[in-house]
Amino acid sequence: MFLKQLHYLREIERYRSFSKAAKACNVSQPALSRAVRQLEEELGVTIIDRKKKVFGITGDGARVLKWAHDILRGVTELRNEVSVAKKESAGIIKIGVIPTAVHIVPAVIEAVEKRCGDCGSEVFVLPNLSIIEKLISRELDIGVMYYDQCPQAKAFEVRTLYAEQHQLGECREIAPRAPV
Amino acid sequence: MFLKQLHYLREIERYRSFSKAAKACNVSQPALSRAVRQLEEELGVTIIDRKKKVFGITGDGARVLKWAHDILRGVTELRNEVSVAKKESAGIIKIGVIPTAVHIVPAVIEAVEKRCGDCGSEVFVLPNLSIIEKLISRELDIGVMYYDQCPQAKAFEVRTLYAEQHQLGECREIAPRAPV
DNA sequence: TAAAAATACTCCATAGGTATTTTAT
DNA sequence: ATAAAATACCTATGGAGTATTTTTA
Repeated sequence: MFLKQLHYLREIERYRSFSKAAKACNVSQPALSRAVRQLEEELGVTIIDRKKKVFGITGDGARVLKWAHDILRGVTELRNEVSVAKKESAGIIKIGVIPTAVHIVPAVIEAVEKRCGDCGSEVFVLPNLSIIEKLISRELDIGVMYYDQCPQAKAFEVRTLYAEQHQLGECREIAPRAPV
Repeated sequence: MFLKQLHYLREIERYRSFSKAAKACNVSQPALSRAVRQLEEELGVTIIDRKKKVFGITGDGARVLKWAHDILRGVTELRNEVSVAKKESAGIIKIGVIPTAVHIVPAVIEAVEKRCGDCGSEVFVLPNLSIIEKLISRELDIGVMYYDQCPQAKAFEVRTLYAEQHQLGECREIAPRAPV
């Protein structure tokens, strides 16, 4: 059993049509048809009565649909909850920067906002080692420093700025928390 | 997101180990490792803290697990409910037979039991048309009649018995309800 | 006859396995 | 040093698409 199959079923129930549901799911009609058939075979029951004049859902189908809604609601809740929790910690982007590079912070923030949309930011002026430490411990999301002074930052995404003068070290483990 | 991933996660939580969970799921350890990683990437959160000395589930992980249990319980309930419903209607095989063919009923029952295992049976002696009607309306699972008298039974599996004397018409839509 | 669903086929993405490396205790 | 997880690589299954046929309204 696949979540996809339950999702397809739900759309079929909504639209009372395979082709309409297929469009709604952004898949081809045969793909949807097969998915339903596979679920029917796995469960050993007929879910949709294809013979009837009026598009019909069998008794077994109704049972399946009832739980499909419950399961899919759970999936949505899971996604929502995780998403909300993410935003809490990603809502404010924390940037650590060495004293000599403070002038590029606005450019960094602009770049972040282009990728992640609007979000608050906090800037900390710190020495290299502190920045690296705090990147690792996740107290910082982004660090700006000299390239040769961040050797142990293999886990981070490193971008070269301004003809090798400065480095943007963006923690890969944090960045995905606020995607696009 | 796949149900498989949630299932794997649940086993990982139970065994506090990727390898143990992999055995429990009958898959290789790398397969399990990748499945978890994919879910983490899709949700954009870390579910399992692999760095810690003690095997750890992150805060995000706990949220995911909470819903995973809920969702998987739903899947189990769906399966159970459908399974129970199947047995109710398939537990007793209903056979309709014309008066002149009652003598072959034991052979039919034997054949059914060979395919479906032990199950009760009810036999109804009826005229041809009634048998066909009741096969279509699912009041009967199997009908025995003369071949030339069941022309409209295209939806059924038809088997010739005893040198064309009688016909076993087994409804295809019903038979799968009691597989093997 | 026109629509909607089923079937046939082809292709490719990816899940899974084995072998190996890396990490952590 | 050892056990556990991650990584690399390969293969094969099956999921999805297009084209076509079949069905029913």
